[in-house]
Amino acid sequence: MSMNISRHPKSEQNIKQDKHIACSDCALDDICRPFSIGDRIISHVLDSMERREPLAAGDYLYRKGDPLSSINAITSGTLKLLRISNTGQEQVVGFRFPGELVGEEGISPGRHCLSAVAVDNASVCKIPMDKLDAIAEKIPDFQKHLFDLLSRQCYVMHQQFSAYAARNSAEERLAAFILNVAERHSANNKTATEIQLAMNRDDIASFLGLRRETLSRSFSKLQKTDVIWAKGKTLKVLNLKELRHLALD
Amino acid sequence: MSMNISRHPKSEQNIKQDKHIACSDCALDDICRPFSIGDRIISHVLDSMERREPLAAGDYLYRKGDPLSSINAITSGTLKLLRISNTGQEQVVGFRFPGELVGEEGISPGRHCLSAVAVDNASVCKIPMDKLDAIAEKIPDFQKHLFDLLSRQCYVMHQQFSAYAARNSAEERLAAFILNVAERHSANNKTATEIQLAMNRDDIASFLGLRRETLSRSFSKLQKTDVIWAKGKTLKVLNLKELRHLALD
DNA sequence: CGGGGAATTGAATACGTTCAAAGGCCGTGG
DNA sequence: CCACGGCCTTTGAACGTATTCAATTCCCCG
Repeated sequence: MSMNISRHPKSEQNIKQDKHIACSDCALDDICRPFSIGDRIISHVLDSMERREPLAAGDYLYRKGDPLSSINAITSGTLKLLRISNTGQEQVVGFRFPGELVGEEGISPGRHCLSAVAVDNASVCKIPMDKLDAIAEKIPDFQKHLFDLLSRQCYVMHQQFSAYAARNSAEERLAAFILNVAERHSANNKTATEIQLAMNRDDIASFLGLRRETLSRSFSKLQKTDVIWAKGKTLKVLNLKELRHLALD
Repeated sequence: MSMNISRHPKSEQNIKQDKHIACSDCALDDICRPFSIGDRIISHVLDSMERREPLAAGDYLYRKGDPLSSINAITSGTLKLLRISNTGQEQVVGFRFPGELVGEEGISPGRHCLSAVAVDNASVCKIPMDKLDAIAEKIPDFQKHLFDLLSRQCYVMHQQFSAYAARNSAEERLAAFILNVAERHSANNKTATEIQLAMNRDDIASFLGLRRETLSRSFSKLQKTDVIWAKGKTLKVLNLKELRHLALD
């Protein structure tokens, strides 16, 4: 389903244009699931929200150490989460797609423990932390909704961990990754079969804990066996069943 | 996979005894951090809580698929979280120690996606989901507190992921694990140097995505270099600095 | 059309796995 | 109290897979 969400044909102008569009006018509103609590009350929330903030590829949404000023929901594009080790090494610890939260890992410490970088052109909605209470007052379900989102994020992390931390083979890891991305790109419960990746191979390799060469070989293998078709950043799932099987799901 | 699920050390009596002790009488109250919001209001919370539920080693707190009826905080003992793959394979995806939450990953789906098993004799406090609102009304900070806990859990998961998913060497993984456990066993911000592990090597190996033999070799290496001292389930950190260095923290 | 980064492919190496066996710990029973 | 047995843990050697370093191809952008 790929939706044209993550495709950004040279649209710098567009990005500038929609800087302060109301979400109700936004074509992407329906995928801004996290805060789509109900048609009526959305606007209340939105009044308190900072409208969609555009990010160019490579822009930081926040950096490790920044005070956490808002919770963010992605409305378009892809972000990667980076962990910076003491030695200064960067490691990709996650990707975030439209409709998902970003920055929730810093709520408790009140300070971001990771950095978030736009992989391609992207935009996010920000809910300022200091307005959370006000919003919650207006919308009783809001807090519960956020709560659910956080919980879901916990589950996603568990899944991530079990899928990649287990010392599976490189091929299995890649299969799990593709499956995961496909599911997160799914529309109305149908796993996406054609995906436009925003990140490059190095990002994926870092995320999966593999060398770029190993990742590349794994891509080749999955192609030779007709499980996927991949060319650059375009990806098609040819054999979902086999993909699931490989991913040990 | 071994799992001593079916072993039930002769402590049924002990377990029965403390079944309904008030938390204020509980020696472990001070480590029940998650819900120790303040001396005054704890009791209000506790009135709505199911008191400490005892678990013998091998007992399930919940199983994958169970409806989520409560959020749990560990007051003593160690639990392991198991992921059950479609093929029936069990994989340890986490350990939980006193003062930590268990079961939060199921809040959003409303159903447990993992299984939780006591590794040794343990006890947990349960907060019934259907009483969450009532508690939150009495204690304004409560919801925020839970929120923080969830957020922290997210961060912990990110850490876990980056520490273990990155294809570090087995030795580095083990170092990261020991460091993590030591920090979670820390009292007033001092990393613990002597730890009594509850889980066996197989559990750790499963968690780290290593074979038991590889894990054993890594333990041996860390001992030969005087980074740790380990005998059975007793563990001492001899060189914290070097441990951190190995863990790439 | 050409330059340069990204991605892929190819061989030698290193590390974790596998299969096998031995050692150590602890509870049970004599 | 000691001996036995079972299970957990450790060690050893051959193997397989990911890594490393190097070279080539592909593709985007000027």
